[in-house]
Amino acid sequence: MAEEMKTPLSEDSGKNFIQNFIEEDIAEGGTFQGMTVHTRFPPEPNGYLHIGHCKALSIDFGMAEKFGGVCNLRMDDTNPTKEDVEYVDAIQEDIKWLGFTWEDRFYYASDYFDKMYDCAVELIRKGLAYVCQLTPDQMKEMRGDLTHPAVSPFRDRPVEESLDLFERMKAGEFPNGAMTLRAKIDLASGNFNLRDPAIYRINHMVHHRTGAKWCLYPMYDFAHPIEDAMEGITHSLCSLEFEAHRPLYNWVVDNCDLPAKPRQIEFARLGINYTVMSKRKLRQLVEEHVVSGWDDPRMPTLCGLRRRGYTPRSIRNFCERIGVAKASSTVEYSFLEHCLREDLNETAQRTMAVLRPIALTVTNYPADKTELFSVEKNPIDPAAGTVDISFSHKLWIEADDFMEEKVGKFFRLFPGNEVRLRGAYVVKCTGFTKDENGRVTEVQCTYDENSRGGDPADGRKIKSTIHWVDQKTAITAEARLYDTLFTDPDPDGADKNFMDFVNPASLEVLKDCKVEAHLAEAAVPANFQFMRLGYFCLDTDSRPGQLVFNRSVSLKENKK
RNA sequence: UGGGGUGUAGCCAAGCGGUAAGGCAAGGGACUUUGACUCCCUCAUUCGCUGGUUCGAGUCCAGCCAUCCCAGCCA
Repeated sequence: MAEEMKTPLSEDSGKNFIQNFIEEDIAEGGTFQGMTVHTRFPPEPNGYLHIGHCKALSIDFGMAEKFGGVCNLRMDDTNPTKEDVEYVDAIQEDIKWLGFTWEDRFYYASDYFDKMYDCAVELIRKGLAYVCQLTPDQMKEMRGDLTHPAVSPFRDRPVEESLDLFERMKAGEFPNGAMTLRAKIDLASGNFNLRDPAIYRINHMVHHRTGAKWCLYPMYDFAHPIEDAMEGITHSLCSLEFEAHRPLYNWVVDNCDLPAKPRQIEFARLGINYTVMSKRKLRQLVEEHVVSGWDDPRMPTLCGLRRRGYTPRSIRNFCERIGVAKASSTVEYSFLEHCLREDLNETAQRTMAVLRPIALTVTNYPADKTELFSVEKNPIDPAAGTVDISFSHKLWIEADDFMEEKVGKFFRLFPGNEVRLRGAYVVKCTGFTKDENGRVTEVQCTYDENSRGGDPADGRKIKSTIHWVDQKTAITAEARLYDTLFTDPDPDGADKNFMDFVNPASLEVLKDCKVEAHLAEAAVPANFQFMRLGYFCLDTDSRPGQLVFNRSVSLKENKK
């Protein structure tokens, strides 16, 4: 089960338009049609949940909570050709990880197949539905266009005939595509969804839950309002593309004998720049091995974000802070990163490591001596405790922390400059050696023995602090540095293949990283920050002897 | 060309007839044993455009423009 959510990272934002609608709905009496607010999150079990689903989750569960109501989890499994139990389990795992709880309110659309069938029969009896024998192609041809109405030669089929055919459809007498059950609404409607939409189609397919019981399945537009009503949902929150379906939703609610009259409210779905949010495209990335799987840390799936180091709290906070509105929007990726950094800054253990090592030799430190320094794990949270780090005359430091000559506002190590080795001593660069290729292989320095712990005895200011690792105790590890995939840079370029924009530098593997010994020990935290190198997440692939890290978010670099 | 939506800063987003919240990004400064974090400061004379109503309009009305969704037996 998900860990208890900590206190919110930011204040509750103002009311959104959905809240206002619900408040209006319950203005009199404090309830909606005598019921407390009840929502649902209804994923189709045909894929993995991604960050876009988190927004919906946040709204569905969040709205119910704000009004003292509850939210159901429902698998919308009305199309067996696309669905699989594998996803049913994965979806529940991901939602639990995020920290939303549905308690015992877990349902399937397929729970209501009998009720839906009864509703359909009732509609036929009322003259509001009929069996249509147009083929899919014919139906498409006869749908009309923007200014011409649709045509349906079977519209006036007698009720008894439709009843008979519908029953035989259910009995399996006809092949897929032979006929549909259509709602008799308005063939001339400007809203195509009302031009006698199909509400049942034949599909001889074994369903992951109902098996071979059914060979005809209800369409979304017919099934969804019934599912909602059966569960006593008061507010059915969905994304904008269903706006034009609302009249049909209401038609079903009004014309079927249902225990409740839920209300559908639509909101804009989440878009994040540079981020692929289409299930089809995500599948393509997996199938063409651009990424290692649905849980590749570069994927915007929940399982991918988890491996990337995103915390449940940061994702939930992000979803709350982006707001809810009807204007389609594209949130900047930097905002998601900000939310993660905000959380990690409070919780991530600090540690030292060197990704691109060069040797640092402290020439005036005894070669056979080793000292232990105690360093805080988290400077803003003393309760996190300390860790002992060994120090000796040969160390590893980050290649970027040394320059042969000072350039611009560089104030770390260069000949003649003093710098603090975090938690240990102040050192002064005295020289460096290069190999035959002109590459710096070692930097020499002397330490100030009166600066134990990093504070010079004479109180002089040290401009910069760098991180280091003791060569005697360092563990060599492999690090994977993931960056964004940078796909979909141009949403308007509909003709362009988004694969052309995959960032080839989105994964960098560094094999010779040097990390502190204690990192190889048992109790390594899931998230931690290497000093000045960014926040990392210990990959679930990691195993003893071979540490593997994912960089989740870079620290902000000063551009001066 | 029919129907349904949406236009407030680079990106989200409040605002509900009384004189444009907040966050992200960006820029400047202070602080700092992470060039991080934290803390200050700056960042819309104007709300897609044009008219109208009003003492007063981002909010109401009209017209226009832009943009998104809908013609699956997908959800």
